[in-house]
Amino acid sequence: MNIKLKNKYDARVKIIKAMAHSTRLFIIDELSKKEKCVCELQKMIGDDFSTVSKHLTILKNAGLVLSNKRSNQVFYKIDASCANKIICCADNIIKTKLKKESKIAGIKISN
Amino acid sequence: MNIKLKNKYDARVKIIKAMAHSTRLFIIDELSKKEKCVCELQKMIGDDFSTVSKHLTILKNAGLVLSNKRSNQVFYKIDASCANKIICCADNIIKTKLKKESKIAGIKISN
DNA sequence: TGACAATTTGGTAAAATTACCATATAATGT
DNA sequence: ACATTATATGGTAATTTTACCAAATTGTCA
Repeated sequence: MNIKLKNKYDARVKIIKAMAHSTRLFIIDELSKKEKCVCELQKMIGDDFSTVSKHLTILKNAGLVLSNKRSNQVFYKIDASCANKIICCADNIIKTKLKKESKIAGIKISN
Repeated sequence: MNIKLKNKYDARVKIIKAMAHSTRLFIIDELSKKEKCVCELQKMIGDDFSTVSKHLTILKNAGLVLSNKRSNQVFYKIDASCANKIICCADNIIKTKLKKESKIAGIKISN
């Protein structure tokens, strides 16, 4: 693979890797609804503050969220609405796979 | 986070993680064009046969590709056209980020 | 049947990711 | 200035991922 092509894939990987964690997918879902401070997210997630902060940094570096400091709190919000599309695509793949598997097992699944 | 919600995110993570590798993104691109055997992909990628085979297994388990054995070769093809949409979304995010960064630097970028 | 080609699987060392703790930084209120 | 609150950063052990080699499996062909 040539360098240019490799770089293209690496850039894509960075975005996709940023989403490849259940906590970060949760954060994306929550921030899609409404901007939130680290504090609020930490309460919902239950992990250590530093862990949540690091997840947010990863999302920010990937260009998926934006941060905004107000007083002594940092508020995060979704930057790329496209993130939701990616999740939606993943859900479609999951549904398709499930349907196929249930077809094999002879079970019907509701939409 | 409750169990049910955690499971939902884990299912999504499985799909997204399957795509979170430059070699696997390359494979998705190639298989989107045309079905190919492991042999052909291995030649293009240059990694060990076993490495390529393992990447294909990951994609298959995630429901992104299908395999079909003919004679002593295994042909793989894209199962979820949605995978391309995910890549497209990633590209949009990359482009947006690049535009924003060049705006800051005062450089114009063509579409 | 035996040799060969294509692919997968098992084992393993190296690299990357993750989560916690401790510490640092920044803003606010006393 | 000092204590407090909110967040980020550095260090590190545990876990996961990756890539290679060797060996097993499957199908073809002589």
